[in-house]
Amino acid sequence: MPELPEVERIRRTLEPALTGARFDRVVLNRQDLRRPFPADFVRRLRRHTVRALTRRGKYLLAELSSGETLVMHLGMSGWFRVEPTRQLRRQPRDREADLERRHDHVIFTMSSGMTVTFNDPRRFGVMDLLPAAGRPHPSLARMGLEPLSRAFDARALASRCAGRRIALKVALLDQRVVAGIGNIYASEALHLARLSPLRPASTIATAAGAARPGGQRLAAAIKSVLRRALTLKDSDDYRHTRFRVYDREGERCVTAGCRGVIARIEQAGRSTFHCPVCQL
DNA sequence: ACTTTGACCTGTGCGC
DNA sequence: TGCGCACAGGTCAAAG
Repeated sequence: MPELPEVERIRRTLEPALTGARFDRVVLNRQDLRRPFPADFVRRLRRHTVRALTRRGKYLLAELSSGETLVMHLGMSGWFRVEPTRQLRRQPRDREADLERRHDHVIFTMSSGMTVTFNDPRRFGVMDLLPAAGRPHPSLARMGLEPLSRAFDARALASRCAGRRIALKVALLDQRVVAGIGNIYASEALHLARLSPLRPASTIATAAGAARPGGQRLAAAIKSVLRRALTLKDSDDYRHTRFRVYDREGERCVTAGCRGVIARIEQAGRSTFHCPVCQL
């Protein structure tokens, strides 16, 4: 699920269960995800309280009463189940539920009465604990601006793209350029901005690092597609109302007056969807 | 320093 | 129905 809008929605779902609540019980069903869990993971969480649950890019950050920060990343397939602890105990389990629970890797039983379970079939997720006084998490420290913040604008985007020869789409996937964009919203934003995913990233900036017109459109498009994804309801048809180009190979381009057909290409080993006619 | 490639995992859907 | 393959919303290390 997880690009910025999805992670933010998950944060909002978890907030009532976690914020202000204490970890009564922490269960690890394995020793690692993409990386090993940090030393003494269970002991460093148990009996501590979540002061706040925030998000940075695609990372969820739980600030603890101990001063440490629980860092969580969902990878490709990670998600959280939130359910009342009581119901959980007497729930009958069918075969399908058992299959799903095979990938329950971390179980937080909270004093809020809710149990929060991290499930991740592919195990590309990460959980880490940052000591109170330690260095910030390396990938967090180098991360670009939050795209929905005031600080993120055409100028900021252009300066991070200036001089870079990589394709613009590939630049958008680089979390140091801008935080939280993934494969879907990279394609979506480029289409809305009518910019080719193939053009060098440097072409949205002047030599001095200022934004050219394409850079202006792209910064606005990034905000627009992310904000829109964030405000959609769960009940809204995912693909239909949500995507302009993603997973729409062979379909007609939705740009007004454009007769193009959406194409799928591969960049950096990942699919890119774009309209070869109106995205220049 | 930059850029590219492949590795890390399991599940699903498709064509034969 | 089963099998093999391509593909999946993300990083990260290693090599050029």
